[in-house]
Amino acid sequence: MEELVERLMKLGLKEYEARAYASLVIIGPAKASEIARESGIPRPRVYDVLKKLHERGFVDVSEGNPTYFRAIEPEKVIASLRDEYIRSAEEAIIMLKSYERERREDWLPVWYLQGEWSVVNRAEELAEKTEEEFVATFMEPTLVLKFRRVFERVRERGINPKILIITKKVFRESRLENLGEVYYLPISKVLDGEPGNFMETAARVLFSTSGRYLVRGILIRDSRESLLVYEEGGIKGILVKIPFIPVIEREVVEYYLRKLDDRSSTCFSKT
Amino acid sequence: MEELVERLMKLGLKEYEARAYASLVIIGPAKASEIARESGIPRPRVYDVLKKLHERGFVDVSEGNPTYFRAIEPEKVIASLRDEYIRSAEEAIIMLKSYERERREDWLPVWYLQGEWSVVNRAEELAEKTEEEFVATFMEPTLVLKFRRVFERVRERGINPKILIITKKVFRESRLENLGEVYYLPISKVLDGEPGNFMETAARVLFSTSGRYLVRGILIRDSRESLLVYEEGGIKGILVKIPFIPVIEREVVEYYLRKLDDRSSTCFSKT
DNA sequence: GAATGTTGTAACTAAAAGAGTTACAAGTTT
DNA sequence: AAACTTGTAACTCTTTTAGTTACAACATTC
Repeated sequence: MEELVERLMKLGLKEYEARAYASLVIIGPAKASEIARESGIPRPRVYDVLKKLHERGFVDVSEGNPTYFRAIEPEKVIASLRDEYIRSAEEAIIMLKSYERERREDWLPVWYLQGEWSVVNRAEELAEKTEEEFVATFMEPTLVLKFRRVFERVRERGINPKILIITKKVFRESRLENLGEVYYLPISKVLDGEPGNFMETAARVLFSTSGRYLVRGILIRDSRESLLVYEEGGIKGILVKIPFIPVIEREVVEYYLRKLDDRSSTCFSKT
Repeated sequence: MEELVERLMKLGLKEYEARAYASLVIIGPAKASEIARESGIPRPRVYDVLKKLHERGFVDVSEGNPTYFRAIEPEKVIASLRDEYIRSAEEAIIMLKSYERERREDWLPVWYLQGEWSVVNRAEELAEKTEEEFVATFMEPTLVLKFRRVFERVRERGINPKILIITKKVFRESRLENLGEVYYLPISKVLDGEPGNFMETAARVLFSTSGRYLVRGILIRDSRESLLVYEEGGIKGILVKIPFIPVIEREVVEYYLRKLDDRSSTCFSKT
């Protein structure tokens, strides 16, 4: 029941409204005192709550002494709520789009992104601005799939993305074969260099599988902009345009791509 | 702007959240003070509001002094809100349906219905219970169309609904020809009898076009249950199962149907 | 028909959420 | 150094929603 009430509240009902409606659906036509018992709403409040539900067309009323109430079929009620929400959503989009001013190019060097579509969305923007080179690396399987369109965009611009994948699972499940040069380097080989080396240190930071921030992937365009995708609670991202960091990030990835060539490591596909 | 804020609030945003997001969409990437100016939110509050919007993935943040903010594209944000709402709605329906107990047959003699689908819905239930006869009359054009399915249901049961229509406009626009015996009697002829007659008095009440309650139609099944559809603010209805009122209501309608036959009044279609 | 319980209503209080304010330290610009 | 801007914390005021109390009208029981 609690869970049901929560769901209904997500749809915009107040707690008492949700309880009363849910109870009525469950027990069928009933009088106020029965609803109060079933729902836990204080009996005197049942009346005004049901009045409101009646006004909104969620329940029918049979006046008398006692007065009885009856829930309208859930499909109908919820469907109408949903339809109205969808309509409002469409209107909101149209209005926002129409008010939107010419976007001044954003010149800020670091952006914190939050939420999966925010990150994927920015990655696509990155792809669309690519002029010469697009390098990426991924450490997590499910996430890679969400970035398919990013690589498609890069290809549309006539550029072949280079994608380094760190775990076998990611590689197998990514299905990116025809989207660019896709390489697979096992995590063990990534971490087998002498610890003093800068690149090795960087790798240990980037590819570590524990700690508060878990790096899930990096995308770099033209050594000028990079998007670091990490997880902390949800998916987050840091977009960096400082003309230095992306160069280093690219070099780290390239270092491992070379490592892979040198040792003629597993290279599953190459377009 | 106010209207835009309202729309966003309907989607579940708080006022400040709506203002801040709308402003950001309108003016593009901006710092807190600019957002405060555009939105009317007190500047100190802009920070915590935007923090929340960032957490929900509605804006990106570029930390610094000053910190800048940027709205995620409205299509993406709103679409994701909408999708989540739809998901919740579906879950709610499923849960409600699964908890729903066996409906004890409702034995109550009078029900007050509110809202169009509540009324139409009950009318359909009425149709499904019809055993011998279904009589209806309508005084309003737009509404009739909403009851099409009701008459279809009656026909599915092998019964021909009799439908009396009072205004020419209703008749022309109703497109019910093949759904039953549809008759047209102009309002002038309805009201031309001697005022003393009971039926004439009844008609004056039912078919009056002014006053607080406007009767829009009546549906009667088997002279045992009737649904009076009227307007007062929105569409409302009274379902009556008292084994007397429906008989009278039916007689009133039949009286006019006979009147129509006697005077060989306009009878557009008859199946 | 007195006693007991139920129903409908009004008017309350308490708690929570949200809007709007004040004060201030730290940083930035002139 | 003075004047302004920025970020933060802790407020108050208002509205909304949850939960309480009191009671008259009605109905039921014995």
